[in-house]
Amino acid sequence: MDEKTNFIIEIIDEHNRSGRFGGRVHTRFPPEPNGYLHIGHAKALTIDFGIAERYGGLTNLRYDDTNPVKEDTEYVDAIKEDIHWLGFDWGDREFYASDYFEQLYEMALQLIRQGQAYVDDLSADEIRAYRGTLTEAGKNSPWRERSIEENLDLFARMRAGEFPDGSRTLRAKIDMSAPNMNMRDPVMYRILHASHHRTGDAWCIYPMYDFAHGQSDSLEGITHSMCSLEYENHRPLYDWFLDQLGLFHPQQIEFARLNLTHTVMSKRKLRRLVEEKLVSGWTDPRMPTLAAMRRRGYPPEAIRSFLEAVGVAKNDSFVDVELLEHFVRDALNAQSKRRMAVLQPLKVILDNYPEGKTEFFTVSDFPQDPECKTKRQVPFCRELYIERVDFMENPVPKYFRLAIGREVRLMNAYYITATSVEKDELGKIAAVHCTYDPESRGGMSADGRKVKGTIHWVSAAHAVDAEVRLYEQLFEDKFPEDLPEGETFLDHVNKNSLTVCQAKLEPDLADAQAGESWQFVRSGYFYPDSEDSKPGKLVFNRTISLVDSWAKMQAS
RNA sequence: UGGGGCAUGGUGCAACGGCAGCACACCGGACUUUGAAUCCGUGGAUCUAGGUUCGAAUCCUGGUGCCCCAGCCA
Repeated sequence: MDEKTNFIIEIIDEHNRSGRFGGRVHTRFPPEPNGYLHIGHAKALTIDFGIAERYGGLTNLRYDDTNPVKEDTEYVDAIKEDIHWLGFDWGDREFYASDYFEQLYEMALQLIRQGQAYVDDLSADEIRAYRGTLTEAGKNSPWRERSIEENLDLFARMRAGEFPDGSRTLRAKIDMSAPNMNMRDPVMYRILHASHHRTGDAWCIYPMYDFAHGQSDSLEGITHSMCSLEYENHRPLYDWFLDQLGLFHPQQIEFARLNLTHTVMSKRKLRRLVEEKLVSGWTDPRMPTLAAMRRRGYPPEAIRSFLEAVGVAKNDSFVDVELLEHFVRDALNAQSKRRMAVLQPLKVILDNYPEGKTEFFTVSDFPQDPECKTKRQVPFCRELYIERVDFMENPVPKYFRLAIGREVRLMNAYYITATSVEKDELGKIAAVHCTYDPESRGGMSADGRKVKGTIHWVSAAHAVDAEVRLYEQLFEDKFPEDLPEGETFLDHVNKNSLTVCQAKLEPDLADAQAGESWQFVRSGYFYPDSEDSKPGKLVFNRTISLVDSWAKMQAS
């Protein structure tokens, strides 16, 4: 069994010792279908499914769909895809809070009959005013002492659609002076003449989350109900409902939700980004949604390793996005075949190489692995492309790439020495003339002379064109939700978070498709865009760059 | 000035009365046909003040700081 532990595991171990749930562990993942899942949900879901797996238990998928005006089937399907992508499965246990609407209604009736719930005619504003404040007790609604018969009648008529939205609610009769605001006669049902994504127009009253969640867990026989810290204050209410109703008590356990630097992580804010068109949609590869990460090329196992490293606790914290990136690189490094691709092409002409000649180099998919058997042929000829940053007219100290009079190795090919540059009318370098050493075929010279720099290249005659999208953090601010007064995260979206370039790829990449990641050597990991890339019109997303200690040196 | 929670290197998480450890980041070095990866190495933390104890990150008390709660959202 895993030796890595956390406070949730300790609690469950204790339950198992005491026999509280008879050794049973049954969890649930309860998303609301009102948006796409993000990496924060991945943490929750990994805990829900991971804990059950650890104890040989089960996990239900249950949509908390108690608010028809916000929810949609589009999200239901997207959520399932994301969970499966991460490698979890709920079997046939796909449930909806809306499956329980009839039972919840019966429970409400029971509470009314027990004198513990009442129909309130107060408006939303009045309810707020009556609720009191954090430091002052609230006061009872004038409708609080209605007879059971009247409450039964009114609640039935609420269901029957006799009253307009907002005109009445059903409230629990608890304690308007409770220090826990959630216990001040919370609303159980509201009138909402809205179509529900599953129940259609069958209902015009809908239970509040607080009246649905605990009982849904109970009905499903959930033993351990994990959720985020903000629900800690609600636990006494769930327990109250369960007690009054005489139902089975799951144990709710609260943990700190995941926060990541350089991004925002609430569905509300992510939706704003989408609506304001600051990103192309929920799956824009800069988004922290799982769908976006998948599109960008993050391997699911990287996300799982990341979450395992982050751990689980009750401490509110911010995880550096660099930790996530570390696990993405780690996973990709192991699985991505190496290819040469030039993102910012600069033409190189080998003046002493025969015109019209093409030769091929056999190159391993994983050159660092001598065991690697898979290879491909890479064409080479007189005109090539190299990266603009791999040539410097006036090289700075410690620069050991190409410069006039300098010899470097073209990876897997030949040593070349730059002799002169051609410039266009604007003074921009248009091409670099070089000579190559025919004796260095394969990138090695018999005389054993050392060449400091090795750069990648693509044959100009054989290159395949592709659009390559480079991504930076969506926000340069480390904490984009924590801004000075009057500024909004929307104004802080990083203008350089997307750079598009026209790249030259080695021809082997011509039929790359989403599903396989590639390392473009000395550059990063790239993944064909699942929405826009087609044969003949390739589009690659840069999943993540390689660690670039040269750039780091330059910056410091 | 109500209630609920949380404080351990830069970040995240461990240590459950007995030598404060792990990962990432940072900084050195080795290696290198990827300035990547890999390998080796250095430094750096228990919010605070008391108390209990042979011994406290851990238990007790008082401070301090941060988070959550006043939706007919979840």
